[in-house]
Amino acid sequence: MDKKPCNSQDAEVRKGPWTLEEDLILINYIANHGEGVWNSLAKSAGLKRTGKSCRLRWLNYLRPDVRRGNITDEEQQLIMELHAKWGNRWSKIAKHLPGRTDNEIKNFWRTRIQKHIKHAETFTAQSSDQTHDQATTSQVMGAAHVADSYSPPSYPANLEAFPGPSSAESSDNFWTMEDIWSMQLLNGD
DNA sequence: AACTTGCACAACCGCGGGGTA
DNA sequence: CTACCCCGCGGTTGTGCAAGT
Repeated sequence: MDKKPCNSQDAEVRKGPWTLEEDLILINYIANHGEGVWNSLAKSAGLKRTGKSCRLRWLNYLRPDVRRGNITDEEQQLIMELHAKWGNRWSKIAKHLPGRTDNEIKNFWRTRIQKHIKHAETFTAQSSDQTHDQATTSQVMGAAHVADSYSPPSYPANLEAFPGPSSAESSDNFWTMEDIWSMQLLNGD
């Protein structure tokens, strides 16, 4: 396992948010050379990032086929069904949602679905009196790590009504992926 | 108008598995 | 057979933005 970074140039490694320039370098490099060994790719491209970081950036954000924002109702349903089946196997779930990344699905689940499940569970617990004190606790706990302990159709009905992706992806503050790709086309080749 | 709180997303970290020398 | 390296996964944290008070 890679407990020890075999690289002695740790001081050189950049962390934190990616800059437009770094994105362009990575896109450009992959466009010309394709994906390869990430560590050497990072070095060859002249990026002061770990291969790991490059891979993550590429897979979750820069890949041309990645779809961002606006998770549809169908996708929500699918995510819920697959999660019921497999638990937190995000990458496995992501494979069934073309263009979606495991990270995005994971975030979506944590920030929205899980929250609604918890709320629903709490509401149910409250309305059903305190007769099942222990039971309610375990239910909530079950919702927390739904891994393999709950049954598929057990999602609260009011989940359907939850406010979908209301933010119509207004996150393009600076530049969109289209911009980047057109830039790299101008830049590269 | 300023401050506080909550939400959503991007990125990092640690761990485990598989492949190769 | 063992050790090392790289990849991929899942969990967690940090940051920016928006809404509410």
